[in-house]
Amino acid sequence: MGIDIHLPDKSSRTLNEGATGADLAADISTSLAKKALAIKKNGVQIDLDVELENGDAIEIITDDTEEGLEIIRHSTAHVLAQAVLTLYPEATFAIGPPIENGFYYDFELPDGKSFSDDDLAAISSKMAEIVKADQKFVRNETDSKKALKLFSKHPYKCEIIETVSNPSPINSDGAAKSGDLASEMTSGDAITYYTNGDNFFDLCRGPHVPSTGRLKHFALEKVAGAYWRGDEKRSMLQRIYGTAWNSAKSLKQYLVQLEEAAKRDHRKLARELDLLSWPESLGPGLAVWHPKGALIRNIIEQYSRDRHIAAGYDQVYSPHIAKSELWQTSGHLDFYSESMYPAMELDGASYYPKPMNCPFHVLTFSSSQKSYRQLPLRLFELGTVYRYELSGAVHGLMRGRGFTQDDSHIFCTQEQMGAEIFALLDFSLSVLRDFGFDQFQTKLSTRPFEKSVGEDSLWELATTGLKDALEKAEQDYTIDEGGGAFYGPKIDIDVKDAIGRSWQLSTIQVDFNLPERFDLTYTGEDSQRHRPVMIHRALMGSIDRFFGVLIEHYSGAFPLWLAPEQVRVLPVAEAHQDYGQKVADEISAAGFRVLLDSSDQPLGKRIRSAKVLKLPYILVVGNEDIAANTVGVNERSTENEKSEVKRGIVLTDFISELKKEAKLDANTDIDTDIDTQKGGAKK
RNA sequence: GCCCGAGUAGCUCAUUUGGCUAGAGCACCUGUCUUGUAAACAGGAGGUAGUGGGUUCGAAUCCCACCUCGGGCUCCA
Repeated sequence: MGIDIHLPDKSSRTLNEGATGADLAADISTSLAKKALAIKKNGVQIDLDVELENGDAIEIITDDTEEGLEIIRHSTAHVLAQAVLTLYPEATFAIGPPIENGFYYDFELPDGKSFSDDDLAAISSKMAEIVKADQKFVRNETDSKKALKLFSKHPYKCEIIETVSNPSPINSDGAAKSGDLASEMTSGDAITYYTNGDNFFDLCRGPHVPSTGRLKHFALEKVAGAYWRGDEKRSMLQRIYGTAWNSAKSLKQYLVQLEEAAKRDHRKLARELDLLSWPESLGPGLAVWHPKGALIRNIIEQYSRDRHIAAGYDQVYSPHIAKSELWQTSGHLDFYSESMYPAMELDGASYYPKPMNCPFHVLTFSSSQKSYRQLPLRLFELGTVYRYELSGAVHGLMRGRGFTQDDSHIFCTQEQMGAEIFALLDFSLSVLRDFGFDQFQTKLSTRPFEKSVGEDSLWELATTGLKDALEKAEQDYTIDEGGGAFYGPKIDIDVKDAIGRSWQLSTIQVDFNLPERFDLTYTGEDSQRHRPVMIHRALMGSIDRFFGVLIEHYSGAFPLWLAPEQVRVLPVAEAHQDYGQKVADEISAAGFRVLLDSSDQPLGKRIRSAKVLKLPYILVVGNEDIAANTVGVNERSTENEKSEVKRGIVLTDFISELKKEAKLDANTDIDTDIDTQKGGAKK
């Protein structure tokens, strides 16, 4: 008697009774048996050694799939815990899930001790021993009572068991935080745990790789503090991060990739390219923009203004501080004060630096009675805001305490809301595409569980509006429950950069609350007063962060239209200076940012100096060029291909090519030339 | 804010367990050289070793506090 097993390719196979997933893999092919880590039995992940039943639909999970890597990482986390508990018998352990590219495990050492780098090395060798011993992972099931006894020495495990066996009604907090506990939970009523080696056992849903011998390619990365269950009111645990892969090659590749990412670090490039700096005397999260950084920023901002005006926005300005009265009405003092700088007491009033621009735009709206004919009213401002970020959170341009938003508030009728949001999505993606981004991920964030204002019905209405727009725009989106702003739900757009990292840039937020709080009205067709809807939105988000992302995306090699210095002219010798100046003048007259390097350094040296600045074009001019009115063009090479030097290019031809390229880059007809900045070619 | 780590010249880094006047390369300044596609040569200037305290005959080095930065947690544009 055999059993019939159905495979994903619709075929089926007959196996002997009692056959396991491993038997099935071996029956199909030896190479599959080698790569198999676990199976999906009727859609549920389970260990390879589980017995199959007649009629099961089985999918074999191999080590070269995302699911397989996740299993490897989860199992490696267990080995990490095993190593730590062996080396530190007094330690206790909490959770250890797989994450992108790796895993972590949280521990607590007695007396608040922490791990050092030396400890990591020791732990790593202990893990290698465990891997070498090729211990089998064995699945066990028990009930919560026995489990509590088994894990009696480990309070965090007991807490997990209790959470699992007495699930509290889904309340706000639990729902948001339970995700990271999922891997520890059980797959039903029973509590499952795994044992391997002589005396290691850990709570786990599984599945695991068959044995520790499958976990050869890992590396421990760093130690960090992490709050138990991500709650800052609870204990700070010691988290060890690691990475794990299916082959030595993948591991190596990943480590190299990390180095590549470090080379793009905008803080490093900002210094090397003289774009901006963060002087200590300013305080954390505050930067000064040097001329070259400011030049690029100006191009970005001018581009933004032009696009907004073309899209029917009106530009406005507002002050950087306002009295407490305004922030009281807006709700910021009640719901956002933690992130606000403290007040300045002046003339008997309290003035707060603005953390957002919205209240000012609200006042602009309410300065006169509005008619429905004026809606949608789209107010746009490059508004600089100040937010008191936790000192441990600031990070270069990506997270500062003062930054400028390309902020806008759209006032419209409820009927107009859907079309506006839809148009906004489109506008946002179009702007981001012009800066060289082409992969996006959208996210819908709903009402925060704790701090928020407004009626449920209004939140409901706003959330539905956003959802409808996303669906109409056929955007795939994820939902972040409780991730909204205090005044309304939002859509966030993440972009992927050149090396695949995601950055959150755009945000579109619907708000029924501020119009309510400020009692905004417009006169409708029926000559009655109605409440407008307000849409908050920033496309690049923070110009500062956007610039940081651009630096990393382009690795400092900005496309022509953004490059602060587009062309540098190098005369071969002193005798060629005049011609070099003439070349530079002509390029400048054509509207490009050009510089003549007439220093007395050797040519090779001057080329190198220009190359390290990642300039798009270096022109070398000498005797032959003077005779023929030509230039030698040394184009910036890309990461993948080295460019060749082209001698004898006619100057006018070079300039027309430049013009074409600048237009192509910006992908728009908007004139981004702002060479008034530098007043042409410079000696 | 919390946990861990780090802070030596503008930048990258030396200064072995505490011990001579804290060194080097690049960058900068001066001079020589006048150059055809990624680093000419010589000289000079530049540091209260993050700041403050302590231990010691003696501190960049050991201890404490604070500041800043990095990696995380939390939070977020």
